[in-house]
Amino acid sequence: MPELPEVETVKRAIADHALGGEITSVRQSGKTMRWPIPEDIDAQLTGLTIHNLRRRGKYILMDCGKGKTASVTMILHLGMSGSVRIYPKRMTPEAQKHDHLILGVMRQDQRENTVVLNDPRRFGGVQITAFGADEQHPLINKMGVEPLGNAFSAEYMKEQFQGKSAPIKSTLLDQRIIAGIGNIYASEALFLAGISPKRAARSVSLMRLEGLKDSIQTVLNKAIDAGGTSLRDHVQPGGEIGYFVQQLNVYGKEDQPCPNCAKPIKMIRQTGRASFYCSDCQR
DNA sequence: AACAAGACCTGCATGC
DNA sequence: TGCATGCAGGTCTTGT
Repeated sequence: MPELPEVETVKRAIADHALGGEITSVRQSGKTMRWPIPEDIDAQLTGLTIHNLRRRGKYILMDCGKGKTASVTMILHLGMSGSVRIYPKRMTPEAQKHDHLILGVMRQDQRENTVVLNDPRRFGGVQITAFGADEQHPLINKMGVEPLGNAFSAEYMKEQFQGKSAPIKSTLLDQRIIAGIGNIYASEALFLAGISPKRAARSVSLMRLEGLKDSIQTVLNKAIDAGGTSLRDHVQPGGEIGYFVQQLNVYGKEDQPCPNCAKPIKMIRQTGRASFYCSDCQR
């Protein structure tokens, strides 16, 4: 599921229900995710206050510490199939299959919540690093710019795409260049920008990159808004965080009519991933 | 160096 | 119904 907008939505939901609270319990499944969850994560987090929730690319960063000083940052990635559920403690059901991390949090208003990370495929993972050291962390230190941040521009893309013969679709998925775009929003952004996913990254003009920059930001912001909208209803009855009622133009719509020209949407495979596009509207 | 392919996992839809 | 196949929103490692 999770690309940047979904990760942002999950981050906000955790913030809404746990920010400022104290971690009273930590349980883990004992199963290895992308890496083992730190064996002593219980000892590392129990008793700490959750000071801040941040996002870097597709990673959620949770700053925690004793009292008012943050000391550690929990780094969380949802992989392909990761999700988070949040319950009031007294309504928390039995742990479900593939629940890998379960945090009990006592908030300042004395309500107690349970935050559950579930990930069937276990491509996600959890790590802990010293507070302030996250930008140097090996998972994060090679990541490119935030597509919704100030450093992201057409000029930046032009420079980064220099000499890249790989298709632009694959290049948009390279987290070392832009952090947070995944398979769905890459196709969607290219559709909005009218750029063929097959085009070599280096061959896209600065002018068209201006359009692509806008398209990327539009698509991501809309998806975040959609997640945010459902977030306002707080947590769903099942504990699930209500992300996205997303309106997609091309992703998953092979053979369906293009919203612009009504010609059938095509599906191709690029570096092992499905890409969807309109061969008339995208050049 | 840059790129593609393979590997890691489980669950679900499809077709026989 | 059972079984095999292929596919899934990510990223790391290996091979060309």
